Amino acid sequence: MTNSVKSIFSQLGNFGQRIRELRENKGILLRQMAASLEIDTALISKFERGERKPNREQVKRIARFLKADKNELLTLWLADRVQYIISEEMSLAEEALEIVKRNIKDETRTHTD
Amino acid sequence: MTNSVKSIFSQLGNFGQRIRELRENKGILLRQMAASLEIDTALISKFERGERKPNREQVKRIARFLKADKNELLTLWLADRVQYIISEEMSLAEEALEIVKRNIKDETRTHTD
DNA sequence: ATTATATTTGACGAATTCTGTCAAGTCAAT
DNA sequence: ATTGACTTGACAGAATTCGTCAAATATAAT
Repeated sequence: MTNSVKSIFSQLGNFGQRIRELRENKGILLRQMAASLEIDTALISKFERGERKPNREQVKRIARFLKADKNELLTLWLADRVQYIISEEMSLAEEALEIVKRNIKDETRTHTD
Repeated sequence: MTNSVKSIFSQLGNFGQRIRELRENKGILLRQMAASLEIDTALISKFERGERKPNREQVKRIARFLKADKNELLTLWLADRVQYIISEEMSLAEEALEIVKRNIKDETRTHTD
């Protein structure tokens, strides 16, 4: 996903938001979860912030570890994937923002500080 | 796409089905369309049968060539992509769509146009 | 049936995207 | 300024997608 599209949508996906919530409510550290699941800490961090999407197996393992409803998490995860595809099509908005960004940059460069 | 998933869904996607219809109604051959669009005949054949998914630009070019409604084709194409993802998780699909729908509603309510 | 034409299929290397990992980074609290 | 929790960016390897080609199949006409 391009950065500009990322910024249009909320950073946290449905799935990531939920597992972070579950983890924090249990007072578990990323590093502990990572160790138990044998997944790199950085990767779980990215899952929670929606920067990366886990695969089906990882979702299931995460659900088991958090003692969470597997179907709930799989559903949120699926919703994220659909939402991602749809958001890719907002490329017109993206282009528009790029143009504005370029123009702002030019402005500030011209009126030197 | 895995074979098992392929067999769950009809071979022809929404998009492919429609452009084949449009092309045949105009009496245009694959090879002619291919030549005009500078896309390999085999590839367009695959598009029509839903074996491959075109990218956004190809959809637009195809629409222009067929003098078809660009938005209609883009929508069908997008629907195919969503349908593909969901086909892997049939049982959860409905719930996921509800979530996405809710979020879209929220989005449009927040970022007033 | 033979030929000609249209479409489909499978396989391939190239290009692109995705994945997990690492090291370095920020940030807050002590 | 040290520690602890998390984040970030970059990387190489894996996996997937891409367009192309040649061969196979289907369709039509003679």
